[in-house]
Amino acid sequence: MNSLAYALLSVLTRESMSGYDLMLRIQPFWQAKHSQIYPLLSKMEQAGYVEHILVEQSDKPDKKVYSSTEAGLSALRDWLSQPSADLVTRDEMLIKVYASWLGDRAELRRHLEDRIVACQKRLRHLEGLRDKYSSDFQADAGAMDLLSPAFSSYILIRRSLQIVNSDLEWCHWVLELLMQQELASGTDMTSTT
Amino acid sequence: MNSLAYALLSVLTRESMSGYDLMLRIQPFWQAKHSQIYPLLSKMEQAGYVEHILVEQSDKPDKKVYSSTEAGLSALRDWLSQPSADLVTRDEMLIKVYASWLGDRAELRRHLEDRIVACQKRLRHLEGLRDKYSSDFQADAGAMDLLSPAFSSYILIRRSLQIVNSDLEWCHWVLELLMQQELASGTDMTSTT
DNA sequence: GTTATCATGTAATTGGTTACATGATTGG
DNA sequence: CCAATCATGTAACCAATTACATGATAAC
Repeated sequence: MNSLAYALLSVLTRESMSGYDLMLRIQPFWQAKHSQIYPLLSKMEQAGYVEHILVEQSDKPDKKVYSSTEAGLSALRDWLSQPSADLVTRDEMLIKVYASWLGDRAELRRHLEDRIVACQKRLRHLEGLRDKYSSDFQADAGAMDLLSPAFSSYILIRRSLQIVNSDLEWCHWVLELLMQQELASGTDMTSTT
Repeated sequence: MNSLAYALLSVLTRESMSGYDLMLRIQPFWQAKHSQIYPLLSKMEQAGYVEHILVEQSDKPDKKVYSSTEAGLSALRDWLSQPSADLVTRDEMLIKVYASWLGDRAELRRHLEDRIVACQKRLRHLEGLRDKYSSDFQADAGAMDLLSPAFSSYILIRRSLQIVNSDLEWCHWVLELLMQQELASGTDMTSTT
């Protein structure tokens, strides 16, 4: 049982779903491929934390719909009381930024622009999630029940949006510094693109 | 050659240092233990990207001081021109927050407070780095050479500080929502601590 | 005396990605 | 006709952590 297993349980205690749907649901908050999720679900089922029923579909392939068991719920509750591992970030682009003085301005700008595109895509996705669940998130957050699934989702999505927005903010800040110096130096850097 | 290898090269093209020092230097931006770094440096040396000399010390254990070779520099330059892998974050606490509705307010608050402490520690460390290199970071960022090691370090540290501060901001926001409801409901949640 | 820092390494294990494999349906 | 989505799985490999191992010196 690793963090991913508990992440899967966290979803399944709210709603039963297939491994495929779990993957899609978890992606924005914990990156995991199907090749990691399917064997893990099998192991969790063997351990008695989840169970599945086969749902046959005519238009789409059949699927296994997983649910959390009582044992799964109590394992999750135990895990919740444990202290958390430190946050881990692996941002290859930041390493490239650190070494960017070896290259040229156009290269650095390209990395920043790529990141901006990726952020915007993620932003649209998160805003979609926010809007999808906005009916659960009452207008007045102060009046919301703070120990409800809706509130937990709400603060999680807020956090994710905040992270993406701060990434965008930083990219634009660096881009502006780059543009300013390009103008000041009078060289036409656009030709290098 | 993985991301970590290029991260090591990025440091070594600026300054020669031991595996131990590389570990300390890289930690804030790319988590890696010594047990991953030492074997990797050996592999990189075999591949001709780095080389080392043995420096004997009387007060401390002897060390191997690594430097980047020409081949290492050009490998790094090639890597810089490649598109970056997506940002990966693994934040166990966020999963716990998502499942926090299964627990109680005190538990959620404890997680947030633990994170705040961790952030403050990291903040102090990053501010230390910023101050240490502040002489390189001229007061007027606009006048700084944008393709210098100093500028690259400057924007990297700015980004790291921004990330920590936004984390802190979010934690305090959630904590305040929690406190408000505790007051409103009139229950004395502090007794659960 | 015990803990922390400096300094290096290996071995075992877990975590995670890439590639291989299949197959239906829908939209462009 | 080709790509994308849905849906599941395995095998091989790479990345990363934990544990094992050593040993000096300095601070508390």
